[in-house]
Amino acid sequence: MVTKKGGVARKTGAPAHIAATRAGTLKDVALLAGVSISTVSRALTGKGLISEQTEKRIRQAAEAANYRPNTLARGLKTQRSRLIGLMVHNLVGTSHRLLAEVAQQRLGAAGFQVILCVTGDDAEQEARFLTTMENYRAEGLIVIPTGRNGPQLAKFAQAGVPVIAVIRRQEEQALETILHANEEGAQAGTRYLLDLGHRDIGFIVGRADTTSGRERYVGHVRALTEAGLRPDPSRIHFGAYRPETGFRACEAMLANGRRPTAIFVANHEASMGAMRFIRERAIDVPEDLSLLCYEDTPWFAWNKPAITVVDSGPQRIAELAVERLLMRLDGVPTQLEHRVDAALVIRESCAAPA
Amino acid sequence: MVTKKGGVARKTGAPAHIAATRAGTLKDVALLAGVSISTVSRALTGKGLISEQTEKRIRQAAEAANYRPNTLARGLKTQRSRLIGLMVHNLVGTSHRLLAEVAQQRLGAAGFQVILCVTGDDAEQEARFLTTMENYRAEGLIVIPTGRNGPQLAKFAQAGVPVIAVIRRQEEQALETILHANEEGAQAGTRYLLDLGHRDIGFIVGRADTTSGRERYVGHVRALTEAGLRPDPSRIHFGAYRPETGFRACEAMLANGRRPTAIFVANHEASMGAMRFIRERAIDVPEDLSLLCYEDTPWFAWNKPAITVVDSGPQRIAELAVERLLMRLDGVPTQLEHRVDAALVIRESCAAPA
DNA sequence: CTGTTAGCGCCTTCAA
DNA sequence: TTGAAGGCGCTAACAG
Repeated sequence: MVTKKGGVARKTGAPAHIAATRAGTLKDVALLAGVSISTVSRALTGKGLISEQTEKRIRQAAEAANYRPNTLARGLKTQRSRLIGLMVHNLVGTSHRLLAEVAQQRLGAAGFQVILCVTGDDAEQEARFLTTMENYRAEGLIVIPTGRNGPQLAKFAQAGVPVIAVIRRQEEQALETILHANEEGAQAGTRYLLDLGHRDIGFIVGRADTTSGRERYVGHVRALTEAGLRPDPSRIHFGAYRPETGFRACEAMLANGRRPTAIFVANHEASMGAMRFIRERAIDVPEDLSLLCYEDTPWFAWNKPAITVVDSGPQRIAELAVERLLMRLDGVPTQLEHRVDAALVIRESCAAPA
Repeated sequence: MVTKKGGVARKTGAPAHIAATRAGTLKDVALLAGVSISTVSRALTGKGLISEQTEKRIRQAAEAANYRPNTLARGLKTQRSRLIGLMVHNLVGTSHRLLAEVAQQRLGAAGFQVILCVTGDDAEQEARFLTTMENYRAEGLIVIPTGRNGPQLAKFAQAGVPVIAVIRRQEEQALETILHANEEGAQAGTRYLLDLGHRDIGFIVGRADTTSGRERYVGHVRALTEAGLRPDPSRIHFGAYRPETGFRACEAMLANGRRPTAIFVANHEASMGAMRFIRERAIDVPEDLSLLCYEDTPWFAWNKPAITVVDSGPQRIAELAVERLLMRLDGVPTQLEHRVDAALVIRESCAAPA
């Protein structure tokens, strides 16, 4: 599987005659420039109050000494780590991925560094990471919580460290939270299918112990009820955020017996599994079955047929999360909850039932 | 777009009567336990040499004082930041994404934290981040280089900080590098199309100033030459790693005039643009045109037709990168270059020409 | 087994 | 405008 070029491993430790160029310290620079450490500090941090010539001399000395300000030391002194913890479940989901991209870019531009954690929605990993962030004295946190470490998250807030929860609410804790408009989105999607004439709709949704799972379920049921329909438990499938969930649910609903005329996969990760099943059985979409998904992904538009979706606005979510964190870091007080609207994007995968 | 629940922003700064629970220090614990600071340090870092009772007393005191070891202070003292810089161009590409996921998980388990940077393949952002990593005294680096900051990267190596370059080689610098077997992959892909009977193949590939772009081009040309064909410049399109590249190249080759019977998109990001164009013109794949892509993505398998690809082994690349970094951190000497084999994954998008 | 001492590199009064 | 001094929180000799 893995081959080393030339077949033989070439060892090349740094040649001994090259002095490992250690980064210089203020002290080194001070010695070189013939001034005191504090003068160097002032000159280099641009606090003014320095004569032009000494400043120039110090700059040269800094260059010569290969000076690099030690952020750890500075952080220790100033009690500001300039570190932000970012915790997501994975980097595949568009919301999670965009959150990471946007957060890093924007926070980086604001002078913060992002420490990343990919939890895999695992509570223990989350707990460990949160502890680590306490130890690094992170100045802020953006998290997609697993929901099972509320008290630990609350501790940050109590210590004055802003925490922004995204996509999922952390129950029992008054964290600033940015959420999808899940109820509205699921309701709009369901209503769209109803308006097309569907009366038997399969609904695949996330775990009932998550914010989005619960809320989308509520929205779906509300749309049905409004249309005078009674929700049929055999048509509603809760499940983990994984392709298998979609596959199994489709199997249960489509393999035999009376089939629904439409499937609404409101659990993004499950979409792929649902599509696999549908393809394996060669079910024509939208002729024999309408398919509606939740959360847009670039390839949905290129699929044949292009997938109609409820778009949850992940870019806006990410931007808002960073925006709010930056504001909180600036002393702006907490706002409890934000909702980002969903939008129906009609493409080709839904049609009136046969 | 954004609504606040209840319409009115609720302000909830932490109630003033809750003392901000500051993290305690060794000193606090020492005072509480009635021992010296160093005793506390030893007890809490598990260096042994502590009587059981004092240890227990210290643990209780630590609890009471809400003690959290300050990683910054520890790092300053021990000259070990336990920080690793991770630099990728984006998080969409499977290789980049997996690198980030795998690196965080594995390095996290090994007691390191990952500082993330998404450069967008921009040299200035890369330079800024590298400087930041110097300042944070990062202990290691995993980077997908832009290729335009070689000297700065080399400085780390000189200072004894292991750097693992991934996917792209950093010219002129002897960095440990993990690469796709690009030539072999492109050659195998091209040969596959040739074996199907294609004699006019369009080739879309990455920028010529990148490792993968150049190498895949070489592999493609070699396969053609071996088959006794002469490369036709109008059939070869270099371009940035973006969907537009694929769209434009297809436009140039498929819009009018004599069409190639197959397209090999060896620039992953361009695949989507190519597919869009093909769909817009309603060209049937593989009946009217064979389509071969490079780098697998989950949705390729679910597309209709499922896309045949040259899989570049991104998971293995990521694992190897982390593995090697960890070894280097452990003092194992540099190996210059590693190659991870490519594999042809045959699905439905290629067929013999009409 | 425990305490004392001496910094790691930096910032920040306070004097000069 | 500059320097001296103290300390952020922690670890690691070195004594006792």
